[in-house]
Amino acid sequence: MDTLTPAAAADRTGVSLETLRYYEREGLIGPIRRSPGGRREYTEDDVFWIGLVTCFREAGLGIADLRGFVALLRAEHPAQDRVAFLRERRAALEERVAALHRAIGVLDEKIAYYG
Amino acid sequence: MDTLTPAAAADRTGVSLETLRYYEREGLIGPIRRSPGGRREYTEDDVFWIGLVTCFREAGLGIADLRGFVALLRAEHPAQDRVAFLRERRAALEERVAALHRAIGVLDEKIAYYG
DNA sequence: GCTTGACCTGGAGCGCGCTACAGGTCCGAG
DNA sequence: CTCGGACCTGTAGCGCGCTCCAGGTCAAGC
Repeated sequence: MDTLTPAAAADRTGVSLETLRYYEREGLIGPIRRSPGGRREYTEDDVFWIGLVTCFREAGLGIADLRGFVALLRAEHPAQDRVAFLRERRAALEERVAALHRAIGVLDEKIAYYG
Repeated sequence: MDTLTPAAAADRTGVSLETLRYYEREGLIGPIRRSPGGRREYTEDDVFWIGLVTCFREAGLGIADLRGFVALLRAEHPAQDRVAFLRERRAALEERVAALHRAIGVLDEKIAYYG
């Protein structure tokens, strides 16, 4: 079979078991298919999706934002709504990049001063 | 006098009164000079410094990080230690920028797909 | 002097994003 | 068949960064 046990999925994604369950509970991933005995079986698609979620989490998006993203990709909203939402999110991320560049600028100033 | 009341300082910096007190308590700013009656009097320098703190907070640095930054700028550590610390912080911020760009890339993909 | 409102301190409370734990179930190795 | 470890659910706890509140003090306007 080409599914992964929870431990293997955690290992592959770098996300802890607890957090994987948490994400599933929060609707960010899954629901993950279960074995007859009730154990989770992660597919490669699941792993890929978890990677996306992790990517956005690392970029600083909150759980609620991610939930919105999931809802969007699964929903039956018209394409233009999706694009509007995506552009909005994109702009927010660009603003975060700008904030980081401001902070980096301050650091560079200080480094120049002490260097 | 050219000092600001707490309310004025909050207004100028965009930081709430409570948060200003919190930052002072945590050692991120001040201690702020007091009037005979015990009220805080913010100077322009204080306001400037609060701006720096806000800049770094917006960039995602934590309170502990900021405390380290404050300690550095006030401390008697050798210049090379300061520079090392600053470069380290800078690298961490660059990594955050990279994470943001990865997320933006994903959004762009989706936008292209739906657009 | 009296009122009113901005300010003070100390401490409790909150939302977020996990993280840990208790108590039970499943299942492969021996 | 038994054992042990990975897994299950549900719930409690934690650290962070504020935010709010109680109960009191200071000071400007009437």
